[in-house]
Amino acid sequence: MVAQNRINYGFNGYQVPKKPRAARSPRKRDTLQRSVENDRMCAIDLLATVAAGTLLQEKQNPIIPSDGSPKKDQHGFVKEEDEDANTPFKAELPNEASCDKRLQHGFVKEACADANKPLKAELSDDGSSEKKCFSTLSSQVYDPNFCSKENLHHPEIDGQSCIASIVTSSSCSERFVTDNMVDRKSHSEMKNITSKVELGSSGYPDCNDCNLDVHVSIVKDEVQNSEKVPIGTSVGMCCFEDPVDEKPQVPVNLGGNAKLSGYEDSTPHNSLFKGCDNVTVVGRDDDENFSGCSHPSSKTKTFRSKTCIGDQRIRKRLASKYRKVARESKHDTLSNNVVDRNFNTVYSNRKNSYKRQLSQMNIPFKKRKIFDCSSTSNSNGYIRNDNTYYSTKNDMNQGVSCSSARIRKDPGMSSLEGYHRSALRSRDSHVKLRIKSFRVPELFIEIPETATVASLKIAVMEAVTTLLRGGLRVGMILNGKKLRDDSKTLLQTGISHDNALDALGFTLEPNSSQSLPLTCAKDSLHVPSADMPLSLIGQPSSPAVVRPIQRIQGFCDTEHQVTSLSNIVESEHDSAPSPISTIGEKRLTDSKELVTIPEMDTEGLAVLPVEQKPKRTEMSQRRRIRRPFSVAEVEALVEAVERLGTGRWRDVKLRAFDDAKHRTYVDLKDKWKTLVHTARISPQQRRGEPVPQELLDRVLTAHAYWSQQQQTKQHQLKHHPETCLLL
DNA sequence: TTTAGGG
DNA sequence: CCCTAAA
Repeated sequence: MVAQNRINYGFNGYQVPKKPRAARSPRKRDTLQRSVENDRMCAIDLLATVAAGTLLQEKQNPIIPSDGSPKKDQHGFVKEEDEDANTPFKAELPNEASCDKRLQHGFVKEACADANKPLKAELSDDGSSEKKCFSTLSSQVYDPNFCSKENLHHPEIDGQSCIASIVTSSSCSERFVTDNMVDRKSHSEMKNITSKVELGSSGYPDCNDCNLDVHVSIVKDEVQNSEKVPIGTSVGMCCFEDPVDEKPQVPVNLGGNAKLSGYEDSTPHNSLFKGCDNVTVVGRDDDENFSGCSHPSSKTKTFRSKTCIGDQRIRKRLASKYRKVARESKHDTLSNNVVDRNFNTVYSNRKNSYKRQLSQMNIPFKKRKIFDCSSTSNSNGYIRNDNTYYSTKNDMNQGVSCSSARIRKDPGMSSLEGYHRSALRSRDSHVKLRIKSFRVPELFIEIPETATVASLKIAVMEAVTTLLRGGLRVGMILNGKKLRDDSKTLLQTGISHDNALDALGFTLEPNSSQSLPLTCAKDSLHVPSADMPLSLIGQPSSPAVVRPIQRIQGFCDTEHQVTSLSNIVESEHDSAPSPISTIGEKRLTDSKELVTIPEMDTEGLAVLPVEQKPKRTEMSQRRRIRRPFSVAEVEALVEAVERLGTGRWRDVKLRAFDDAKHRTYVDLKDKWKTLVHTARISPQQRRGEPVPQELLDRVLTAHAYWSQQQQTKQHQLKHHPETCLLL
C-alpha cells in the first residue's frame, strides 16, 4: 500500500450533510426476497444436544412439554445500542448506519465458524467397530417424513447413556433427504457454535448462517433445589441404537464425499443402496479448504484409534476436573450435584466416561435466555420450571428444528429447549447458567434417497462426532462484545446473578482446523474444551487456565473458524496482510495446536480426491478468509480516499493497494464503510484492533467531504470542484 | 468490470 | 466479507 500525506481539503469545519444520500437502489427489495429464499434453502440444520451421558437421569426427568415456546428469538439477543445517537453523522448515512449495525451483530451471523473438520470415516463393514467408536455418541435424526422416531440403540450403550441427539427440522429434513442439500448455496457457514444468554424476552437476531442454537438460561435462583433437574439432560439423549445393526455401513465424510462404492459392497443385501451414489457428510467451511480437510482416515480403524487416544487423555482430564468441581462446589446446585453424582457413578465406567467427554466438549453452544424463575413466564412454558422438563420421549419432537433464521424465529422451533444443559452455581452470589441446548452448526449430509434411515443416522452421528472431536474452545460475549479478559471476575464483567444480563453468549469455537480431524488426541488435550464445563459450572476464575489461544489467520480452515467467530471474537491480533507473514505467525503461535498430520491428510485425500473438488465448487460460495486491516492499511486507505473520494474504489485500490492482491476494491469499499461506522461509534463500542482516533477523524472528514461532493455533483453536474486533488 | 448497497 | 443488481 502506498502511504501518502494527508490531504487537506480546502475547507474546515465542513458540516456533515444532514440529508441522506441518494435513495437506495431498488435492489433492496429484491434482495430481501432472495434472502427469504435462501433461508429456505438452508441446509440441514441439525440440532444437537449433547449432554453427558452420565448425566442423564432420564427417569428423573419429567417430561417436557413439547413446546413450542414461541417466545424464542424474536429479537436479537444482543441489544442494539444506539450507537449513533450522538453522532451528527448519523442522519447522513442511513444506509451505512444500518449496515454497520449489522456489523456489530455480525457475530451472530458469522459467528458460526466452521467447526467442521473434514472427516472422512468410512464405516467399515463391521458395524461393530464403528459402534465402539461412536458408542459414546448417540444421535438421532428425525425426519417426520422419513424416520421413525424410534431410536437406534447401540447395543453397547444403554439407552440412558446416549449423549446427543441431532434433529433435523422437518422442513429441512425433507430437503435434505431428497437431494438438494448441496444446492443451498447461501446458507453457509457453520462453523461456530455460538450461544447466547438472553435476558427475558430478548431473542436473537436472525442469522441465517448461525446454526447453533444453544439455549442457555441463567437462572437466578431457586433452581438449585432441584436435584431433579437433570443436567444435561437426557432429554435429548436418544440413544443410538444400531437398528439395522450391522447393516449398512455408510461411508461418511466430513468435508468431502464419501464414496459408496465400498459401501455397496458391504451391504449387498440391501437393495436400497444400490444405485445410490453416496452418502456424504460434509462439514463445510467458509474457506477454501473445507474439502481439503477431509478426515484423513478413511478407515475406521484409524479413525478410531485416534479417537481413543484422545479420549483417554480427555478422560483423565475430565476426571480431574470433575473431581475438582465436585469438591469445590459442595453446596451446589444441581449441576454440581449431578456432576458429582455422575462422576462417581459413571466415571469409572469407561464407556460412560467417553460419553461424558463428548458431552462436555459440547457444552455451551448458545445461551438463550437468562431469566428469573419468577419472571420466566414468558418464554418457554417448560423452561419455567427449572426442574422439570425433560422427557425422553419428547425429545425427538422437540428437537426438531430448523436452523434457518426464518424458521428459527418460529416459536415452534424452540424444540431444542427440551434439552437442557445446566450449569448452575450455588446461590449466594453465584451466577447460574443453564445452557439448554445447542445446535450443531451446519452439517451437510448427502445421502441417497434410497439409503436407510439408519444409515442416515449414522452419517449424522459421524458428522457430529467429528465436529466434537475436533475440540472446542469457549468464547463469551456480553452485550455483543467479546469478553477477552479471562482474569476478570464475573462480577467485574457484569455477569452476576442479579444483574440483568443483556446478552451473555457463549461461543464454541472449533479448535481444530482442517487438519484437525486427525489430531484428535491433540485436540482432546486442549484445555479449553475440557474446561468448558468447569467454567460453566462455576469456575469463573478458571481464566488462568484458559490461556488465550492464538488464532491462526490467513489459513484456510483455521481461518474460517476464525472468520466466523471473528465477529464475535475478535482476534487478538490482526493478521498480517501478507500471507507469508500470516503463515509464519500461524506456525509460531499455533504450532502446538496445529500440529498437523500430514499423513492423515494424505490418507484422506487418497480416499476421496475426486469428489471433493466438485463438492467444493458447489457448496462454496464464500471462500475468502478474514484479513483484518492493519492500521497501516487503514491509513493507506484513508489517504487514498481523501484524494480520490469514495466513488473510485478501483483507483483507490490501484493507488494504495495495488500490490495487495487480496484486497479488492470491494474490500476497500467495505472497509471504508466500516471505518465510517467505527468512527461514529463510541470508542467503547469498537472492537478489533483499535484504529487511531486521528485516522478515524480523517475518515469522517473525508467521508463528509466526499459525500457532499457527490451531492453537489448530482445537483450541479456542470460544476467541478477544484477541491478534487485527484491524480 | 466497477459501483453501490444490502446481507 | 459475500453477493449482486446496475451501470
